[in-house]
Amino acid sequence: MTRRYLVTAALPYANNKPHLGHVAGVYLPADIYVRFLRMTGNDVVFVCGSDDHGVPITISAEKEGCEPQEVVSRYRAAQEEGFTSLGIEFDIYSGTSTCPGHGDLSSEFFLTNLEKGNIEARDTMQFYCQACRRFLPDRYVEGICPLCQAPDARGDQCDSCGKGFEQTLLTEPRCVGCGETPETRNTRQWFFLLDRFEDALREWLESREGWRENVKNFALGLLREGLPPRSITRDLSWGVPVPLEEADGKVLYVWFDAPVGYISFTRELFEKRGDPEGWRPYWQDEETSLVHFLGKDNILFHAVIWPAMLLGRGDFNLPANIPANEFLNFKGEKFSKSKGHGVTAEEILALYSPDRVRYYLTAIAPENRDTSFTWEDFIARNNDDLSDVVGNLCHRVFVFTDRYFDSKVPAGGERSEHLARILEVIAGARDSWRTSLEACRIREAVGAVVSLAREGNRIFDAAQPWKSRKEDAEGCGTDIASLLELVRAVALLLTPFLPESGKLLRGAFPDGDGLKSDLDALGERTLAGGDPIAPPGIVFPRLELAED
RNA sequence: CGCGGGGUAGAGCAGUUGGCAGCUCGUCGGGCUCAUAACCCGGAGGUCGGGGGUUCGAGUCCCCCCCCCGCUACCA
Repeated sequence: MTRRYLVTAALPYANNKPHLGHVAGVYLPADIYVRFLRMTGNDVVFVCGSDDHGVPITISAEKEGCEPQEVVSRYRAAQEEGFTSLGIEFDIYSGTSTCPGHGDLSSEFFLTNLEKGNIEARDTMQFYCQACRRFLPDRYVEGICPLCQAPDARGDQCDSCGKGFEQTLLTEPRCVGCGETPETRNTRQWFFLLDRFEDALREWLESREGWRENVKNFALGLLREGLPPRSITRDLSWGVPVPLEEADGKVLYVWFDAPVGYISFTRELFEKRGDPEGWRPYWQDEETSLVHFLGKDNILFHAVIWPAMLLGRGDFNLPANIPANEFLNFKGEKFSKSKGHGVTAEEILALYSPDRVRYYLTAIAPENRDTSFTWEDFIARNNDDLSDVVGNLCHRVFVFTDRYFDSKVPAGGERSEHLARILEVIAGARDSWRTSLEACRIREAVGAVVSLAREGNRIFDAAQPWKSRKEDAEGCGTDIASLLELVRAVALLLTPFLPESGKLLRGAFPDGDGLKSDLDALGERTLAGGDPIAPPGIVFPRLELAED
């Protein structure tokens, strides 16, 4: 059964380049999932782009003496380049500051909710730095914790005692940017009254099935505690202006406009395709599944606030699934740009091919817990799994076919005692591969493919074709023909994870009927005696650890 | 402090509704010769973070504690 899907990957903030942690947790799983959906005949649109607004970008721009738009376009290009180089292919990679209609749609979200009474204005006291001439978001104010006197409290919370407090209670506040003492100013902001959606959100969340525990429990936990009103405007010039006369000089909080980008980018995509109304089914047809990939730090926004915004609108689908991943660390510590700790796509691709990177990041995907990237393990997993198990199986079968069967699928008998077993194993692998991918468990899914290859090696050894070719040439031929089926299955099932290698391996076989029907046919004999086999050579040579 | 996730052989991980603790790597021993120093078979190696409890039976359910990660108004 085929469906329509709208798949998103979290919008990267346009102030940094994605590192492998981002890739492993969000963009690669999303890309693999999309490739899987397409292989199995579904209609998918895959949307991403940069989150361009907010204070950090204005500060970067000031430091560099340029406009925010310049910072954004530079980072966005780097992001897109990084994703593309790893074979992560979005249908559109846009950005919230350049997408036509994004501001209008974000404003509509604001106004609709305002009209419905879901948003109200309140006066607040906030720090304002006269030297920097701007209001200071929490992370740009430091001072002494009013509760435990620790000297490094930030904004409205203290890392030492872990407690939160009213921002204006901070003792001896200073601006992180210039060190001056900020003043407190009264300013009006608009608040999203999330508590009005508590019942609807709870009902929706509880009815979701197949979600990850961390996402569902986290969101339900927040609902149990009650949702406080959330400020959704800021005193800032860089962003989507609040669409009210009395809100001059204020913009929507980035987290209010960013998720709207998922919709506005989809509209932009169809606009470009010359089908301006084509986006609607992807967002408004209830038969469409909306799937958001993101990291665990983002669950609050995607599982609670964004759905509340959508409920407030009432004319868009709610997410069908939110596969949130944990984090990938580098050698046990967080990836950190400022500390120079970690690896970028560019760095690793200078040494190894995209599929090797994709394989390792899939094999250690942080789906259930944080995992760790190390170079030694990168080499080990690639060699142990791809070279020794998958690559060697393919190669030994191809070489045997080439040498003793003239590179043709052996014709003849069906009396191999291994044939039935092989077909059964193939179908089983395909089924668990499908089940895992449907549940967005990519690590388990790729494991099923490697296991299939492992089983292929076992059967090869058990069949001993190097012996049987002398004693029972026909039986030997059937065994090899069956093993070729298995190799072909491995090639197909590997494709969403390793698009290039999958294609290379599939190229050894006569053209199939297309990925979907080829997949459906797995478990039956699909190769005919005499079909030519064109071995691709060694697809996964063993890797060596590059000098650091 | 609160909420969510995690803690299982040397390493990395599985363990569905409670029913003999599994897989991969590493290690030790054996086999094979089609193959990428590969492949296959077997052995050794676990007080399942700690402590209580429920049960005929707990990695699994309940309570308490310890450690790691995230959220708590701008890092996936």
